[in-house]
Amino acid sequence: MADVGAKSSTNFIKEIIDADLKVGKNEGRVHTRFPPEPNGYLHLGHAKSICLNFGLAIEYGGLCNLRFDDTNPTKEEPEYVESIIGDIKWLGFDWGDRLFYASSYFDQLYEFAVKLIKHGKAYVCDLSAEEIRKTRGTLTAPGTNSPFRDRTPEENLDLFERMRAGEFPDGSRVLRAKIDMASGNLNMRDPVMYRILRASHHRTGDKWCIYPTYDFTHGQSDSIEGITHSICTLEFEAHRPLYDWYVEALGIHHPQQIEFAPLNLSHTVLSKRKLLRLVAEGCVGGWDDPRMPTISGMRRRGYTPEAVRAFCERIGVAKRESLVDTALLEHCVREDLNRRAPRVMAVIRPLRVVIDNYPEGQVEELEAINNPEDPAQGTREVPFSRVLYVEQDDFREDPPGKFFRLSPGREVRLRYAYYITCVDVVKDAATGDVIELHCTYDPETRGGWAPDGRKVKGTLHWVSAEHALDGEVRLYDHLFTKPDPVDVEGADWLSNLNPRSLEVLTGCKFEPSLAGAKPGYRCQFERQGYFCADKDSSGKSLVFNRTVSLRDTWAKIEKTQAGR
RNA sequence: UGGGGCGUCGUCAAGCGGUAAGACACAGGAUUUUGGAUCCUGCAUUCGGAGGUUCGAAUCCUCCCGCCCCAGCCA
Repeated sequence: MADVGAKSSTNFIKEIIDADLKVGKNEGRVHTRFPPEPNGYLHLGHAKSICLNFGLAIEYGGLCNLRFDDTNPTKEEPEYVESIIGDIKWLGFDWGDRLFYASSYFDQLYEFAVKLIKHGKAYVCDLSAEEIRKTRGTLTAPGTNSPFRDRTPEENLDLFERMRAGEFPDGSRVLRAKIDMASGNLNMRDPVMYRILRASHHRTGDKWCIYPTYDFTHGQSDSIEGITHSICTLEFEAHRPLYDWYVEALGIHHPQQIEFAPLNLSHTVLSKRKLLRLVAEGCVGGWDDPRMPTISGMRRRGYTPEAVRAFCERIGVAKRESLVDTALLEHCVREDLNRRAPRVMAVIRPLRVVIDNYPEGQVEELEAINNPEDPAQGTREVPFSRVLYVEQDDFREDPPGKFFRLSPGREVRLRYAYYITCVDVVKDAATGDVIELHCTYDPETRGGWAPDGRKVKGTLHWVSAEHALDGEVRLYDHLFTKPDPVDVEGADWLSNLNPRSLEVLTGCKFEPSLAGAKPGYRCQFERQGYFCADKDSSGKSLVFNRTVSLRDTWAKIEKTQAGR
């Protein structure tokens, strides 16, 4: 966590803040906020915004609030606020005692509306939603004024109070800002400020039957909190003139809104709506499915907050829309886990190996290094015996060129153990599949070194059969086959779902030191990747999620060989 | 066709009139009891295009082209 708030590279937002500070704007304060709507789980795109907002506050010695923009009771739930709070904490950020809700400002927002009505800047409109849409005009044609646009402030005040009192049915009237129906910016064509909605709110219950729209709430909420820099994504750029109009008309503190490009990640989707659809339609196991780019999904998969933060730092902040390669995220995870995760041996696709000349019943405890990147993590003992398991991929009856692993007659090293030579191959009579190997070991090579100095090209991981722990391993691949899943003509983006995004392996064999691994425990399965114990683990059977594979040079070689 | 943005290496991204940072990816090589890690090396004579200003432009001006967002009583 030492790198939280570490000095980061520059970006256009910092330049704006630096310029503001230089001229003494906002009394030298820097106060940001992260304003999620509690209607879904946070994802990596939010992480980018969180790192930006909280990071800026830390870097400039300012503050960052957490505020829930809960203005639509029909879509918001306490479950979501809980998950959001947990996710931000997990990422490593702290908002002190500044946890706010836009709904706490409902009374004040109401007074703001009254003030605009009194100033003749807002009016109650009886048009239906459909009629409002029709009179809004189009992108190229101006809209037409509502027939209710010129009601007197007195009449508007009366109507608005009665709206609040519940005298009118849902959707029958709205309060609108009186701006300009001919504006080139559609957001300025008398936008709706309040709607009648009889829905119970997760915070205010049934106190209100009218709710302010996001557009009438967001800017003023920032203003109320004294936010100096309101950082948001590009799609709100066209709303900025409206937010400016409201705070100017109200004569209240004017935060400066700055927009940046939202994150897009290859082979996945980053939009609450799309993620919700994946969950709702059962494409994944839930919001925290390890394939999901949600914070909870990444956490379950084994990503570290440090890696996520490093990623957010490296992608930078700009206004240009982009599609970041998932490979960068994976690199950040490997980089972090490489120096922290303890190594362990696990065979995920077991092939039985009998060491013919090893004494029956004999067991040796061999010393293994926990993390070559960090000597402080020490060593452990791993049991070795006559019957072992090695990876099926580590044996080829007919080895291709550059294949350094086991094959008939070839000698390889078993990590931390002995050199072994394959002397026989047992096959299933019916299928022809290799089901067992017979090898001999060289007693002189204990620990993995040959006294005569002879070298072997390959080193294999292994697990002693009688000591092995059983369990399941879940391998994950991209959720979508295309880098940009939404890039579909006519088709549904779900058609780009990767049918092989999840591969479940059972009958996996783990070294005994993994006994009792708690959910969330992260380690490296040597030569394979980083894994994280899943919450589905039980004392009887372990379940590991593959966070990310190790870089696999052999796979690349094999691929280019196949390509020839 | 209205308004608002954006266009620099395969992907992100610095650059702010003085002659194209860095990262990921990729390709070589060294090293290695993880074909991991680490370490070297290479990788935009060019900045969407065309003109112009200037001794000098990715940076300034003009025009053009392309992409994105906005017509929820969603956020």
